[in-house]
Amino acid sequence: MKFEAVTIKDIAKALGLSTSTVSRALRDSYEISPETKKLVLEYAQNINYRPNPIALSLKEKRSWSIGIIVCEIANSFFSQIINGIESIAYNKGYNVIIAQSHESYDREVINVQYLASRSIDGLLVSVSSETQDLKHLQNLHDRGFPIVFFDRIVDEMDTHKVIVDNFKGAYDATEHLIKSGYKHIANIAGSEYLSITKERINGYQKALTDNNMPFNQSYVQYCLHGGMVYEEVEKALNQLLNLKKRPDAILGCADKLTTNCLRYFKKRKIKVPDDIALVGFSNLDLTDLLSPSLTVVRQPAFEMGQIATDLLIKQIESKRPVNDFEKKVLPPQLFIRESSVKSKVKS
Amino acid sequence: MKFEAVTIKDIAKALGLSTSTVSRALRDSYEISPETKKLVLEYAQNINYRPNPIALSLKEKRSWSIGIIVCEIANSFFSQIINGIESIAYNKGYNVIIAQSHESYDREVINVQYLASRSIDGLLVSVSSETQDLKHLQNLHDRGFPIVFFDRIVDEMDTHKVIVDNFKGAYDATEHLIKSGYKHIANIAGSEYLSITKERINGYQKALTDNNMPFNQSYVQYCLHGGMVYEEVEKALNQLLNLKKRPDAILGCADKLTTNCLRYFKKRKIKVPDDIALVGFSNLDLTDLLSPSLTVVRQPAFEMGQIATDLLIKQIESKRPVNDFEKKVLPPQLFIRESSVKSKVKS
DNA sequence: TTTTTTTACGCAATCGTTCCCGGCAATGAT
DNA sequence: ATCATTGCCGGGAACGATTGCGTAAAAAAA
Repeated sequence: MKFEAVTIKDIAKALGLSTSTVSRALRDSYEISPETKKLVLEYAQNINYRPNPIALSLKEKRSWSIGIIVCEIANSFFSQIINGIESIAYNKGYNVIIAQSHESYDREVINVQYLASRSIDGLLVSVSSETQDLKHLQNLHDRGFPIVFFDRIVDEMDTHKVIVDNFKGAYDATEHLIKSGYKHIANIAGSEYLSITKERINGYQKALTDNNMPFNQSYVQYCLHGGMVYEEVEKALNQLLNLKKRPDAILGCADKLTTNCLRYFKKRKIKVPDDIALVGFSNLDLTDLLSPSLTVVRQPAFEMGQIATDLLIKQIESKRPVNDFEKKVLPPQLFIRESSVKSKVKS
Repeated sequence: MKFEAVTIKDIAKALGLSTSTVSRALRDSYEISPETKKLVLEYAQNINYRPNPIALSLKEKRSWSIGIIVCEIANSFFSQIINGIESIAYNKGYNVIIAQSHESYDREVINVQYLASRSIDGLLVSVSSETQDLKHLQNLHDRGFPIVFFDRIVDEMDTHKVIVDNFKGAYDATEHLIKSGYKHIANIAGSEYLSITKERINGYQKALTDNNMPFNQSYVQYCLHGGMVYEEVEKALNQLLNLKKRPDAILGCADKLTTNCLRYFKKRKIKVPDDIALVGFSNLDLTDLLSPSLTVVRQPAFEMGQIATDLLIKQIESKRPVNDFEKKVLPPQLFIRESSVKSKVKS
């Protein structure tokens, strides 16, 4: 069942004009007389003519659409980012095509190739937690294809990048725990391949050493899928809680890691923060409504999306190849709530 | 900065063949000799040739992409639906283009027209809470353009539709409240223009009358933006709590309505369920972690997305115009948790 | 050897739009 | 009256790929 749209040719035929004249009339060219313009414009209006963007794309060699690759859109952080992306893109006349990697390297590669072949004008990427090999992106980038990384960036490629200060986020959160009197702070981290994981662990470590506390490698547990599967968080927490010196606080380094920690504690009736404190990175809108309300490091996701899109579109529309790339670092924000504050009864 | 891709013409020139021969060789036509095929295929592989889908779309008059219109992707229900949509679409070789109405009728119209002009092959729509006039969709539908509605459907148009049994969802939730001993059950509903709102109110009302309880119109408060703005929920709850006979239970008829109720109660230190019970429609993954854990009606969002996409693609790929349309109704599920169960201490 | 068939490829139209050229008619300048 | 200018419009190529048709050469049949 095909859907036939009105073309410029239909207008030309109906009005006894040539397609060139109609085209020019529609684009308000000075070469067309006011009467003809009026005629064409009114007729086009009547039959609800819309230029065919596919034909335009073919001619202009650009599709006015940009691709987004994220691990999962059903994740507040990423859906907020996409909101930010969309807000800029639509204003500048671009539409967005979203693809999900579901944290799988293979799906990421397929999506990149698919989007690239779809003649998108640029790509916004946050790599999957499995991604190590960057050939699929490097290849495009080498050929001058505009790519901007956000959140999960890669050092090996020279492109625009937008991130939050993950070091500071983790540092502040850890320091807050220390100041609140916690002595044994463990870290549930995401995939060790990811830039954000490394940065957050570094911030965590620095906060410890700055406060004369030991950094213990066994206090750091990695979750390859960033908490997407509950079981990996469960396993990590089991490990931590079975240590000889059981931690009294946990720093969750990603949205799902944090909430799954809470789920674990709830399941096992471990009281937060009395038995163990919990602080985590999260962009959920209702961490304040959780039980207990969560102390979180929140990232300016919407702004990240906006800035990344701005950079991308600037590169797409640049006349000359872009060679000096920017790395924008946004500040995270720490919201202190119940999950990290010792109740007065105890202590 | 344009990105020049390899074309069939480049291959033809390099190999001293015609474009037709190259095209046929790539499509493995019987008209091409094995040697030529091998030559072309290997060369194409080498220079990483990818057919230009834009050119194909122009010729085939289809883009292998489908449009999605939802109010907001940063909403678990809709992002789960989109996941379902994507899972089917990608398997069948379609990609999806997502547009958000942000509950605005004007943006919905713009998005529909934009997507339609982008030569998408079909449209999956959940209308905005403001939408009453359907010209923008009716127009497309009349011209044979495939449209499938999900969740927020419209009765006026004869198309495929996928919904959950909203009546049952509301009925079950209300009945559960009644069985739990609540006597004055109020309803925080979404926009009164929406099909789901009417169905849910009907379910709520039926459960009341079936149990010999009065239905009181002043116990129903509508929120035009479906709880997207906290203030409208605040206003609605203020109204309800100031009634002479203050309700002892609330049924929230949408995700954000429900969570914003909880936020309101928390702000005002109103205890749930002791002061007032709360049950709501929600697809959040962590309603079990809220304080108190929420009794919710959960919808099979992922499946809805899958079914809607199946129907749409079937219609797109149908040779003849489709005239008998299906309406699939999926069962909701009630999860009973703390927010609707009277604590034993009281009562 | 001649005729027919088969093999293997090229030409050109097509999709919808833009834009470079070329040209006709009316106007103005000489 | 003649020439240059301007206004207004049409023809046709181009974007990348597919495909019906035509055809030269090779192979097979006569």
